Amino acid sequence: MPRDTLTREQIVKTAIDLLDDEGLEGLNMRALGKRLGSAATAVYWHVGSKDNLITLAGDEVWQQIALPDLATTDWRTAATQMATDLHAMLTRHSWLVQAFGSYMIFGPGKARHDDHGLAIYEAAGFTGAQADQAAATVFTFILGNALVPAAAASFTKKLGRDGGNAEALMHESMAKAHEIAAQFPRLRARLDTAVADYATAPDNTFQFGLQAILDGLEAQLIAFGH
Amino acid sequence: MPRDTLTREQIVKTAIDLLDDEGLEGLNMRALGKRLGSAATAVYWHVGSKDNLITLAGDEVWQQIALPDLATTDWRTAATQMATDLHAMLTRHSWLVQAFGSYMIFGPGKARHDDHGLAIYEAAGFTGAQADQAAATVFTFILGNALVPAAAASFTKKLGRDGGNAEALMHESMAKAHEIAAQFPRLRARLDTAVADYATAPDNTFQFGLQAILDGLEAQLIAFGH
DNA sequence: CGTCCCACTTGAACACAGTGCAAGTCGCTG
DNA sequence: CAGCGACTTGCACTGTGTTCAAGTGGGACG
Repeated sequence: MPRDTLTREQIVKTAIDLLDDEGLEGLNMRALGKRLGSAATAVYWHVGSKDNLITLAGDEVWQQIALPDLATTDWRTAATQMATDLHAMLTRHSWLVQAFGSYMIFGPGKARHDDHGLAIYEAAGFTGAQADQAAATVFTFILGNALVPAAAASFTKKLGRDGGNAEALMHESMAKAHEIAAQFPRLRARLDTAVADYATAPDNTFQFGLQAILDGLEAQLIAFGH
Repeated sequence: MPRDTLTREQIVKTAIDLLDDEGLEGLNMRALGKRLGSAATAVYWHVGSKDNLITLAGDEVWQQIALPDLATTDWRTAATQMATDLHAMLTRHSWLVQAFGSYMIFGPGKARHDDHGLAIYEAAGFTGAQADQAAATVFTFILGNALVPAAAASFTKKLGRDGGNAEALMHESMAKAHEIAAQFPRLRARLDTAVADYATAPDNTFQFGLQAILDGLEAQLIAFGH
């Protein structure tokens, strides 16, 4: 058999593609092996375990995020830009949000990102623990915001894998949720408009929340005398 | 064999106990069967599938959250109280945050909670889509905030299940993270204090973020003329 | 009081996933 | 050219979700 047909980078890259296509539950070593054109078990020599592979893939995509230049950008613009980039990345790789709940994903890529995030809030005027907290607030908001779409994507893919008519099952599931929501006055009142709003501009809620949070952080800065 | 030994409520309750003890990956049908004192497959008759069981368990714990009386509480106090309750619940049942990424968890329990959340922000003065967005901002922040501790808990339990010395593996993992962080100036500067801060008051970051967000929402209210 | 029905339980069995292992198979080095 | 060792492979084991055919016993009905 040919030698040196696999490299760790190639495996991680292919795993990311597979994860993007099939979701976190769709990644298994045999499918990955098939995509790589090699035996499933060959992967183990390069990455050790599936857990480790996911950790590597998770950290890799963090490198895709651009870091704004703080010398030429005011902190709020930089914060918005970095947050929006992260949001886009998590939307592109929705499996990462799920993986975040089950694996400890921390490597050079995320460290680089975290460090720059901290720099932004230090530039804004936060010091010590407060800079941490400000950065964590924005970060966790983005993470949580990405979780619900990630679940939806995962659910859709699962229906697709189970064969059969995913269409009908999805419709049934939506109908059930609709029925439950209809029993609560405020949810019922917003049911149709909420779906329509989300369909036309899914990122509205994200931008609304992000700007509210940044407003709040600015208020904290002023309160602490800046 | 005795009849009527199992009920759906009992199964869901036991599943929640098991999930609390062992985490999401620790829940499997045979272990659940053992805890129930019955065959693993008997559960299927009552709940249909593992996915459905998790959906049921996930919705059940939502009922635990108290809903503040909006007639006697101003909106900001109510919002803080409900957010803190939710945060505590997600900390108690950290598997729920993980499950949120892989299953569509929406039932009467969550609907009840969402409806009351919406009521708070309508009471504050938000209308229509803005009330949705305000509620979603707070909710997703809490969710994201719970995700990292959930991952840590899951990781610890996984090490425990893999037998051997979880202690040593955990230590090694922390050391590696420490080493990576040390290569970035701002992370390095905050490494020790961050760990210490978290150890003494893990909820500080949560409360800081929550109040910042509520500040931001208040600012939005004023900006839109209230 | 007997008997039949069916709600409920059970154990065996299947499919598939992660992974350890022993046996290769080449390319490079001496 | 011989052998070492970096890589690859197929087999097989374990654990997990789930299906299914075969019970089993409590209550309803005659």
